[in-house]
Amino acid sequence: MKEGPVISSIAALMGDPARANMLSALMDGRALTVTELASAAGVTIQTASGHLAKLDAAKLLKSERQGRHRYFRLSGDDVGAVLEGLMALAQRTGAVRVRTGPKDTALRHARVCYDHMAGERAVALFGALREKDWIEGDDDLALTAAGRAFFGGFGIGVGALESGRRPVCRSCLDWSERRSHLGGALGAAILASVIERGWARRGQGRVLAFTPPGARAFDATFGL
Amino acid sequence: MKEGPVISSIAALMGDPARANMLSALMDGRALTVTELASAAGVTIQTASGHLAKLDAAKLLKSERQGRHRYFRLSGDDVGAVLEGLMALAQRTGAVRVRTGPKDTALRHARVCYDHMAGERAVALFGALREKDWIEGDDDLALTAAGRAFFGGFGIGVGALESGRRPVCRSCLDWSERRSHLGGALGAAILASVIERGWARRGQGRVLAFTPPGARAFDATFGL
DNA sequence: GCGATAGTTCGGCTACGATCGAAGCATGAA
DNA sequence: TTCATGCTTCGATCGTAGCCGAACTATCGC
Repeated sequence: MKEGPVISSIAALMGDPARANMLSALMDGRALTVTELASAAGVTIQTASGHLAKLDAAKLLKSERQGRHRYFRLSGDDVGAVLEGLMALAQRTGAVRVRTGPKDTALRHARVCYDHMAGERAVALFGALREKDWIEGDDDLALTAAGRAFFGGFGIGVGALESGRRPVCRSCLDWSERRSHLGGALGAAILASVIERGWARRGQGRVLAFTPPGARAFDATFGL
Repeated sequence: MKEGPVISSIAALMGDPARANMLSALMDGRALTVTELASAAGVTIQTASGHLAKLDAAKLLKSERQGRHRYFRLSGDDVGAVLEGLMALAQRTGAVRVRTGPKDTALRHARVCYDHMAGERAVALFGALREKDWIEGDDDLALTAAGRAFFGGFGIGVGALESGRRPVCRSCLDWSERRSHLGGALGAAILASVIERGWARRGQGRVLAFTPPGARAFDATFGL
């Protein structure tokens, strides 16, 4: 077998506290600058620059320059998925202190996972979409004709999503709920729409804060 | 956020080549001794013993003594899931050499994932079980009445499985197929039955070698 | 041109951890 | 008991990798 070195090189990159902090700071899907990531990791900018160069070389991150800034983001949702898996492991093995503060409650209720919704509300949404037969399939999910029509009425053009290379529907394991929620291009479009409509706004970190009327509108729209 | 240290401590454990080799050697679900794991990792026994003590303390492994042997196995399928996720990442980022030898083909066709089946055949089985409405649900899978009857006739008592603490059905992402297959207590029972009936036997490493009549019987039984 | 800000590269320090030899404990066999 | 096997602990060595200060490059605004 000896496939150890292959996975260890990647695990080792995640195994440094500074890099792990950077990666989890990027888990909300936003792109951050070197300076911001250095602050998140608690190291100087030079150190952060070195770490980021390694993560970039290993293709765990992708970067783009804008003027004198350089923005980093996760290279894909599979990176986020592994990070969530590690968090789940940390929870089960008791390596994590269960701080159940108000921020934690907010996080469990609704948060951003890479570029789509996660948490109780996202899991409920996923269940409702299946319930109404708007999506189908076990693992490679697909929109039904009814679902296509519904999202068209909601203002999301499915055709445009399908022209991209990214899968439209993708199930993503939810760290806190231990059930799936919707990722993929459609998941991203839903989150974008929710924010654009003012139903929710991004709070600190990964928290997604729904307004009371926004929450009602969300539930009514998707029949929760 | 600063949840970095939590995940980094676990990732760091997987980030050492020797430990990663041991973990991937354990991915077939078998329990191995210190000596066997030392040989798999290519280190001396003392070194291996130290590594195993760490993995055990972090609850990634569990151990049991039998006479003067000490057997280690993965502490749960969630550990295997993270390892599979890392392999998938390694594949996408190109950190892995794609050796497509005969052994690799066999591995893709059918292999053991912790204690249940994986590979093409397992993914096909999972699809068939859904197709026939023997299992249902999106993420927290459940057996239907028909499925319960079928497995009873097959010789697997579902009632006994349900009395355990382990979930009966659990979907597990397949590393090579990028789709789900069936894990959980039922998945384990199916693999055990397949081996007991002589339909397949465990080859080198994780390979699961079906005999020609065994493959036909398997397909006929599950309607593939 | 100048200064200011953002990021990279270099060099040296430091510390942690992987490794193995050797000795120490258990368990099982004779 | 005595010996052999399987594993653990101790101690010392050695590399590697993280870290920061300092110098360097690039972009922006003036």
